[in-house]
Amino acid sequence: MSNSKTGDILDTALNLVRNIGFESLSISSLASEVGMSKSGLFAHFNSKEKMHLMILDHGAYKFGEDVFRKSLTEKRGLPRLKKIVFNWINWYKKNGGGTCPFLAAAVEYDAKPGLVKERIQFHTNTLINSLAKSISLCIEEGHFKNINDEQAAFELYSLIIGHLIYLRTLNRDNSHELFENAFESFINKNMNKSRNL
Amino acid sequence: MSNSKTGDILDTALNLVRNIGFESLSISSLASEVGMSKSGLFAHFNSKEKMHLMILDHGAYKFGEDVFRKSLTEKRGLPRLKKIVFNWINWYKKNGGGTCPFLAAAVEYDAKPGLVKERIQFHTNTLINSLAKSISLCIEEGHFKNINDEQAAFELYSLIIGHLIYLRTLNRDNSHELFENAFESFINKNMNKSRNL
DNA sequence: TGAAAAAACGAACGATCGTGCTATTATGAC
DNA sequence: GTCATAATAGCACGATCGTTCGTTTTTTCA
Repeated sequence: MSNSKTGDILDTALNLVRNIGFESLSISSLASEVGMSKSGLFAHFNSKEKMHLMILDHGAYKFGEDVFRKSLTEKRGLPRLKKIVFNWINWYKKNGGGTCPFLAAAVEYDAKPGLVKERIQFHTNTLINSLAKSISLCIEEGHFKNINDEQAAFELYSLIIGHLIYLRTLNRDNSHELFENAFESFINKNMNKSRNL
Repeated sequence: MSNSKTGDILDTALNLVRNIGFESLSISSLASEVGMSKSGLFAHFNSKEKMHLMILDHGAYKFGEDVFRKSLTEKRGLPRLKKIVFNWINWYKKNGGGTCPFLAAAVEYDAKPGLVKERIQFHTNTLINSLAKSISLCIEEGHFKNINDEQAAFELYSLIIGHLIYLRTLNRDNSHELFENAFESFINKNMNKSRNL
């Protein structure tokens, strides 16, 4: 899904976003990071907006691969959902563990309408819908009660973002524990108890 | 708590942050917004870093006033907690309802160590600790079970941030409903049921 | 009212930004 | 090996950034 060279550049870009933010990533800084001239790298994108869009698409692809596709080995329902959440949380630790590129992009473009914000919305919506789908599979498999999957996805997504802020912004050392407890409580709340009778 | 003129500037700055982000707020843009020359406004801060710090302090003060202090009219415990959450959610709608300045600052400075990030950490921690304190009052008053207030504060804070992202970034029209349901569920989960017997 | 102090201004600086343009180099088909 | 094509580099542009400095305006108050 990437003609190697541009793919390498986008990998580097994604890591740079993790470490300096989305808007802060200038064409100059990315160029020097990949060891190219500014104009040479510019030719890959033809505009900063297009660069931003391609970084987002690349990131979404990688996230889908690393978090969702790698969870398909687990059984449908709760085991797979647990794997997804595990992969998600750990996605931030890979590559030096900076900020979440999508959260950075989302917040920085919150008040800036345009193509970039629309793309962020699209990928974040896709991501949340995938999460809701995974939850609906938990219901289908009888692991969860017949809950509203969109509601549950909102609550789980919130916990993941909250965890991220506790971890990255606040550097609280119990952030992982807090999230684990909350996730366990989330599962317990939605668990299909009648199955155990 | 502010020698009017600088206070007015900081008010304008805060609103500008809501609409264009934290780092995007340049001294030039703020100057033209308040109708001053760049150098004239610069003299109020003497550095961009100091400007950032003063905006954060000002925002924290206003947030404390509007969200926490204005909830003191409610009875200790659950009524007051509900008022705090209500004020919090509505804080974003005041002044045209842009991004949360603190979330913007937090995410943008996630990977940038220094005085500004430390100040963001301080204010966010203060804010979360106030939330935990309000929750502990719910326990004290017998409204909540004997839960871990820090754990509950994490979960409630996560929901608030999640709501903000759904509302601002994703523009989902059911974001308010999703949050209300989640908050109700949060209360229900922690409610002291033995009191109703 | 008039002098001292504070506030605001205008102009300029070096740096960096995104983006064109032209030249150079590398690649691959014939 | 030649030659078209693509990739990269070099250079310059206008704009904007944070910051400094000297001057002018405004405020303060004895």
